[in-house]
Amino acid sequence: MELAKQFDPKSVEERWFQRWVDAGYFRAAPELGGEAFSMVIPPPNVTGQLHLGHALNVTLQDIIVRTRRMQGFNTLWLPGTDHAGIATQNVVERELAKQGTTRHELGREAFVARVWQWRETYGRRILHQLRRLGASCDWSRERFTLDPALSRAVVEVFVRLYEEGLIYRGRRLINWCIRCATALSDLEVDHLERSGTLYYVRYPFAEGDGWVTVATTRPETMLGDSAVAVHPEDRRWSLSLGRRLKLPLLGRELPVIADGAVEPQFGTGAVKVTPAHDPADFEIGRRHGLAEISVIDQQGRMVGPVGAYAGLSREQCRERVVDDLKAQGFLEKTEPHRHAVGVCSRCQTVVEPLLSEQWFVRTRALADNAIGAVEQGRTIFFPRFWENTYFAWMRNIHDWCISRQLWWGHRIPAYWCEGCGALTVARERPGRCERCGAVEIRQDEDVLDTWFSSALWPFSTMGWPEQTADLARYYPTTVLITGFDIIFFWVARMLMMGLKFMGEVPFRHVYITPLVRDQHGKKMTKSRGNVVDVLEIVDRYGSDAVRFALAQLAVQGRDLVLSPERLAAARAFANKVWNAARFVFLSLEDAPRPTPAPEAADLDLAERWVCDELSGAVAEVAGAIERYEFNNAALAAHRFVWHRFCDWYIELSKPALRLGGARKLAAQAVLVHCLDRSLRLLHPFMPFITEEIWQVLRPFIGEPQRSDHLAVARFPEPSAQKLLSEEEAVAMAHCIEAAEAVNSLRALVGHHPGNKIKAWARPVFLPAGVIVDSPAQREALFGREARRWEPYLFTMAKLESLELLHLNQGFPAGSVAYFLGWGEVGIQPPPDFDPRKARHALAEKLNEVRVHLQRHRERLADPNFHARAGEETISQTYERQADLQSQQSLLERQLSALPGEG
RNA sequence: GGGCGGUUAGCUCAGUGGGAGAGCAUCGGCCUUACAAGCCGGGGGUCGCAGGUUCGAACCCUGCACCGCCCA
Repeated sequence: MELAKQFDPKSVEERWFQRWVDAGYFRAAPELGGEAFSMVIPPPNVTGQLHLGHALNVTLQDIIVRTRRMQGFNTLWLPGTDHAGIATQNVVERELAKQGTTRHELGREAFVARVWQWRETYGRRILHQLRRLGASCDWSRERFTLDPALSRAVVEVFVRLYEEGLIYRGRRLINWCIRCATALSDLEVDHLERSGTLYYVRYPFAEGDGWVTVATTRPETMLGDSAVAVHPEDRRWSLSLGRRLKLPLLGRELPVIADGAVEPQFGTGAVKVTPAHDPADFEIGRRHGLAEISVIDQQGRMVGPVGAYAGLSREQCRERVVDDLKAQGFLEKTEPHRHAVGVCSRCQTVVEPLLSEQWFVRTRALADNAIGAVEQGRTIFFPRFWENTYFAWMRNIHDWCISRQLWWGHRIPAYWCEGCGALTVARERPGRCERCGAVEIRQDEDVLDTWFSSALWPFSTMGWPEQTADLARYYPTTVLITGFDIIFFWVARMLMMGLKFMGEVPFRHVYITPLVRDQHGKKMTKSRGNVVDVLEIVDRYGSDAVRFALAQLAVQGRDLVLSPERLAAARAFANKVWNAARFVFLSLEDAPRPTPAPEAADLDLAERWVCDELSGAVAEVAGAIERYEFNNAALAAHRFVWHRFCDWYIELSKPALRLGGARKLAAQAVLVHCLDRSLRLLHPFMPFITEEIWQVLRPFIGEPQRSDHLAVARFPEPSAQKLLSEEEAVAMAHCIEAAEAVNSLRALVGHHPGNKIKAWARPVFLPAGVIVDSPAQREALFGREARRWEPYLFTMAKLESLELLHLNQGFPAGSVAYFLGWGEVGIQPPPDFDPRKARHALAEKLNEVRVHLQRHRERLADPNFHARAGEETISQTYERQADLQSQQSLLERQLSALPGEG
C-alpha cells in the first residue's frame, strides 16, 4: 500500500488508460438513462501532428466530459478525423515527387488508393497522441469524414440541397490557386500585407487629346480591361464620364463609367475595371453589363485577346507590359505601395481571381436561420463576444464555392451524359441518361470542399440520415469546444447544416478556447519555429501536469501563454498531491478498512473546518466547470488541496494521530475523506495520478462504490449544511491569523525555525456584530474561543507556551508584538535579538496605518459623504476608523516597547 | 477604413463602486522524517494616459496611446 517516494508520471500514465478503455467506461450507452451530455471532437486533420492547440482543446473537453461522467450524466464524446482534402493530397503528392512521379502519371484511382494507404499508416497518429493526454473519448465510435456512412450523409445533403435549389452550378469569379490547381472558398484565402508598386498608366481618349490616368497594382491585368470607372460624385472626372478611351498596348476602346464602389482617394480616383480578374471589378462589371474578358488561365498564363503577350506567365507579362508602357510613354509614374495580397492559405501562392464554372451553396437563407438561432440563444457562445464575430460574418456571407479540383475527397454526385450533356444529380450513379437514355455517363470530376463534410459532423457521425439511437439520445450535442479561427469555416457551417437537416442547432454551447502562445507571447507557427512538441513536454512534465497547467491558464477571452515555469509549477502540484497521499497512507497503517466516514459529532474544530473548506471547494470547482471557467476551477481545487488540506489539516492531524484512540480514528477518517474527495475533484484535471492514488485508497473508502475505478466514481457534491457554526468559523480564522502573525514575528526576531517559543495573546477587537456588556465578558468570550484553537497554534507556530492576557494587561518586557484583526500577539525574542529590523518593520506598518487613518478621517469629515453614502457604509467607516486608531496606538506602544528605543 | 480583445507586482493573470490580490520569479531563514518538485517569512504596484460621472473609480462613461486579432 505504499507509494513510491517519487512520483513517476510515465509508469503511472501507462497503467491506466487502456484499462479504462477496456472496461468500457468511455462508451456511450444511448439505451441507458440519465441526462445526456454529448460532444463531438473537432476532428483533427489526418495529416495532423499534435500541437498545443489540440492539447488544450482536448484537455478542456476531457475535463468537462470526465466531470459529467462522474456526475452521472449519460455521456458521449465522439472522436474522429477529417480527410482534409488539400492538405492530405499535398502530403501524398510530395511523397510521390520524392519518388519521381506525379499523381497524373499514377492516374486518379491509383492515386486515391495511395492516399488511403497513407491514411491507414499515418492517419491515426494524432488520435494516439490524444490518448497520451488521457482523452476519454468513446473510441469505439471513432469516425472519419470519408467513412462510407459519412459519405452517404454528404451525398444525401448534396442531393437535397440541389433539389431545393440551394446548390447550383455557376460561372462566377472564384479564387484560384495555381499551385494547388483548385478553386478555393473566400475563407481559404489569406490577405497578407506586402510591398508592391502602384503604377500610374495613361489611357488616352479615343477622340480628342488628353487622357485619364488610372492607378493599378496589377498592370498585366489591363489586357483584360473593359472599362475605366470613377466615383459618381468625383468632380475631377465628371467631364470625362461617358467618353471613350483607348486601351494602351492593345487599342481596344473602353467606356468611362461611374460607380459608387470606386474610392476617390485611391490613386487618381480613376480605376481600370477588369471584371474577369478582380472581385470588386466583377461586381462593377455585372452592374454595368461589361464584357468579362479572361486573360489568365488556370496555370497562370496569359491567354485570350492579349496579342503578343499570349503564353507568358503572370509575372513575365507584368514586366513586359510595364516595359512597353514605359517605352510608349503611357507610364506616368510609379510609387511604392503597401497593399493586401490574397494568397492560398495552404501554400501561400498568390491567388488568381478567375472566372470559372463551379458548384456553389446558396447561403443566404441558411445563414439567416443560423443567425436567428444564436440571436435567440438556442446556441450560446462562451465568451459571448465571439457572437459578434459570428454575426458579422454571417450577415455578410457570400455564396460558398464548394467544388475543388482535387482527387481526395467526396466526389460530387453529379453525372453528365456523354451523349446529350444532360446533368443528373442523384444519390446513386444513374444507369442511363434520364433525357436521352444514353448509357455513357461521366461523374463530375470535382470533389467537395472538406468543410462541406465537416459541416455535417455533429449528425453524420451519429448515423444520419438513418434515425439512430445515438441521434435521438445525443443530438443536439451539449457543447462544442474549438478555436476562434474556425468559427466561420466550421462552427457557422455546422449551425447552418444542423438547422437545415436536423431542424435543431448542433450544439447548445460553443466554448471558444484561448489561443496558445509561447512564453514570449508569440503565436506558435511553423515559420517562427516556436512550435513546441507536445509529447516532449508530456514526457518531461507528465500528462497530468500539462493538463493542469493548461486548465489553470484557460481564462475566457484571453490568450494563453504557456511557460516552462508554469509547467514546472503544475508538476510541483502533482508531486504535492502524491506526497500528501503518501502521508495519508503512512497514517493509515492500522486504520480499519473501510475507515468509517467522519461523523460530525466525533470531529474537533479543525476537522470540521477542513470538511467545510472541502465542501466549499467542491461547489466552486463544479460551478466553475459549468461556466467553462477552467482557470477558476483549477485554482479552487489547487487552493483547497495545497493550502487548506496540506498546509493546515495534515499538520494538525499529526498530534491527533500520535494521540491514538478516538482522536486518531477521527483524524484517519478525515484524512481518508479529504484525500478521496480531493482525488475525485482533481480527477478530471489529472486523471492518471489521481487514479493511481485512489486505487490504493479504495479499501479505506467506506461508502458503496459504483465501480472499480475513479474514472467512473461519483463526483463530489457540496454538503447540504456546514459543520462549523459561525462562531467556530470565526475562531478558526482567528487561529490562522494568529499563526501567521507568530510566524512572521519569529522570522522578524530571528528565531531558528525549529525553536519552540513563548507567546502571549490579548484580545482587543471584537468580531463584527458581537456585543458585550463588560470587559470581563469580553475576556471570557476570547478565552473560550482561544482555548479551542490554542492547540492548533502550538502546532502551527511551534509554541512552547501561550499565555492569554487580560484586556488591559501589558506584554512582558522584552517581548515583540504585532496586532491582528482581533487583538495582539507577542513572542519572546531570542537572547541575541537585534531590534533594528523589528523597529523598521513596525515603523513601516505604523506609517501605513496612519495613511489609512487619515483617509478615513477625511472621508468622515466630508458632509457630502454623510449626505450621500449609504448608512451601512458610514457605520462601517466609523468602525474601521476606530480600528485604525487602536492599531495606531498599539503600534506606537509596540514600537516604544522595543529595547534600545530612543 | 470598420470591428473585437487587451493594458493591474519582474512574468502569467484574478479582481464589475468603499481597506490593491494569486501563482511563478526574486530575496532571507530552514533538510522541522508526506513532500528541497518542500516549509516559514520578506520585499515589490501613482491598476496604460487624459478627461468625465460619483461623497467615493482598478472597476461606470468619453477620448487618446500602445499591443494583438478579425473583417474589408
